Amino acid sequence: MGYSQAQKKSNHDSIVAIAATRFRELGLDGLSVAAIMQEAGLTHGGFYSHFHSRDDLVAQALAHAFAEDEARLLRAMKRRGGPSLDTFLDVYLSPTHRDTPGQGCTLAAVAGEAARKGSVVKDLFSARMEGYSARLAPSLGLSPDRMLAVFSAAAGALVLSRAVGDLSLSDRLLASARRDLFAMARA
Amino acid sequence: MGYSQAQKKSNHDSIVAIAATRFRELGLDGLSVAAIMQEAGLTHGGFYSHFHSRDDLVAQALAHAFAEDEARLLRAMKRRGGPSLDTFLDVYLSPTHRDTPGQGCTLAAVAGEAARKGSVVKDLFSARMEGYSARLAPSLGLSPDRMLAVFSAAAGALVLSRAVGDLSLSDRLLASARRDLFAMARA
DNA sequence: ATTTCTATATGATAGACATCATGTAGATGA
DNA sequence: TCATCTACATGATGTCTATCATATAGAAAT
Repeated sequence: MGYSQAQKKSNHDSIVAIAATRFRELGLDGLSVAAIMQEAGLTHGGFYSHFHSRDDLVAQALAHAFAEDEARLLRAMKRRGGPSLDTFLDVYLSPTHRDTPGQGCTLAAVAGEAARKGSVVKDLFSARMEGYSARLAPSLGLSPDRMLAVFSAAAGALVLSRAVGDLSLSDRLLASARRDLFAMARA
Repeated sequence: MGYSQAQKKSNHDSIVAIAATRFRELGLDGLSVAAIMQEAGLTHGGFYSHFHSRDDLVAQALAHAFAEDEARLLRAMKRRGGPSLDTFLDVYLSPTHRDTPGQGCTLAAVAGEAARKGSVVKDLFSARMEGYSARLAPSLGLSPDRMLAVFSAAAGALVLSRAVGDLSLSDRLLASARRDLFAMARA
């Protein structure tokens, strides 16, 4: 086939991984098929032997990104002494997280656009939120519903901290969320 | 001039008002210059006698939308008995707000995209957040920093409630934020 | 009334985009 | 070894986009 099956899988995975990062940085509509393929070292024409359409890539990249997020979050919390409300908030509301969206939470990065996408994307979002609520809540010592409240609050602070131009205001947004969400979850 | 100055101003205002609504619904990149002008009953060519560029319209429409938001929020709280933390959360985290983004909070609607825009947009966001923190906090009985935390938390819950496909999960997101944010702000 | 001026309409223009058609190298299976 | 098959490259295609050029109706100024 001119290219081995192993090569094909490797190219496919590379395209999905690149898309996952770039979609978080630039949004789901933020870069073209040609740009993604170029970054993978390929040309645009071959795209459709991997994906039925651009939307198909969006779905696969989101699924990949969500899995990556969960693994990264667990690793980061482990590095700081294990999963807890404290380490979660430290990691999630850090300036580093704000400043590196490509390696950060996909929910926060693309939620605004997802609201305007079709059911495939929105169902992935549902599953992701349910997953947080079910799998993360116990290790943070929270009820599922409180987990939802804490997570959405943290995501809101992160999104707004990225949207404001004033750096000190951005820092204040993260810091006040850090403080008040901890108090909230303890109440 | 073929069109009176009053007509020009009216057209200009109409374009900005339409853009403010549609940008909230469809995102800042969600509709074309031609589509906006058509909705205003005009053709695309005349656009540039009102705006230097599309970005110029984005800035004007955001400023308009922010002012509109504040007025609408105050009116809605007044209708429910006056501004307070209770009425704020009731209005902001209502299913109605979730389901009518065109009439809702601009910060929540476009924050994700704003993070990737230039300083003009991001400075408008800063000013808007500072405004909430300064003007809204006192009438809700909150400190400026706690206002930031409450607002960003509410915005996060709203954004995620719009992004998930599962309606009952969406409702849970709003309800748990409603409950826990009230407790947080009282702590 | 006459002249000037400009907010629009009409209609380019050039670039970006997703998608598809075709050709080919070379892997795969016999 | 030979035939087949396909992942990819190259290069359309048609659509959409922001922006600009030109013409004109008719308001504004005198």
